[in-house]
Amino acid sequence: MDKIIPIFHSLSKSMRGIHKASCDNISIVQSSILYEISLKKKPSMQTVAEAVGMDITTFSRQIGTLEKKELVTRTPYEGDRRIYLLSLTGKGSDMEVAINGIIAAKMENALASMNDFERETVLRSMHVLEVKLRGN
Amino acid sequence: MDKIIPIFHSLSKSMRGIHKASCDNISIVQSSILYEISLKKKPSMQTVAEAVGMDITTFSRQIGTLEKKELVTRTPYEGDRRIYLLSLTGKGSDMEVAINGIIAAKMENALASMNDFERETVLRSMHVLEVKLRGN
DNA sequence: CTCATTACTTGTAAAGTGCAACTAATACGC
DNA sequence: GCGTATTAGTTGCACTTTACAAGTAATGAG
Repeated sequence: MDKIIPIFHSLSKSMRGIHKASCDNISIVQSSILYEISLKKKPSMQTVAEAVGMDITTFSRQIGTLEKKELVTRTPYEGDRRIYLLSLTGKGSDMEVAINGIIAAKMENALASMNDFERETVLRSMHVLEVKLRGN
Repeated sequence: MDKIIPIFHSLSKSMRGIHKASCDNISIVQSSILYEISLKKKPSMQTVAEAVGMDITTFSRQIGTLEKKELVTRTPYEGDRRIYLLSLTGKGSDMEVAINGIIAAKMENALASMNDFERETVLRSMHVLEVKLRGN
């Protein structure tokens, strides 16, 4: 299939647009950081930096920013004092939930005009693709 | 369906990763600009800036950068001298083709382990979704 | 001809990025 | 243990990216 390139670029752009429009007051990258922290229980800096695919030095500064915004807390890990564990504050968790709610609403809106079968097919296909793409 | 959020974030991240890894020496945004120019015949600055969803002032500077890299040319439009028409240089076109080739290869690699039916289903689903999402 | 509008550029300031070099804590070899 | 290597994270720096505000130049409207 040779139409994969236009589909790739267009889908990429739409998804980025949805994500950006769903974030109020924070950047897409910062939203991704909140999301990755929410997925794990008290992850370390390294863990999350790797998960969002960014340099640890840039990440360190982003965490500083998110801490100033009172969305994230950094707590020293008692078992190894080089390590800081990250968690969302109540405010951070609320924001994370709100962003995902807006994203979900936008996606569901796009799926709304499909019949049940098509909607299920599209969702399952996205899932299949996502699994295949995970890990490049 | 409540699994839409993990799928959204993971797919988004994978596609961004693929795009980034396919770009050598230019940023994802710059690659998107090259791609949008390649889609149209001699588009104006405004047209492309809108297509990639970026501020015209930022766009103007990015075009300056791409011109310095000899990937894009800006030619005055004779019918209206406020307007500049954009086109890819040979080098720019080559790079655009190369990036899309790498993206296509990575996507096809992910699709390779599916049977024909599943592959077609996934591709058609991406297309359907892309059409529904276009225009947010 | 004058004034509003349009297409694009430039000033400036802030945010984002990553390499190199740093500090501090832990692990390893002996 | 003790000294060295490694690991987690931070900071200095330089460069890129971004967008608002203000500017220039060309076109359109009355």
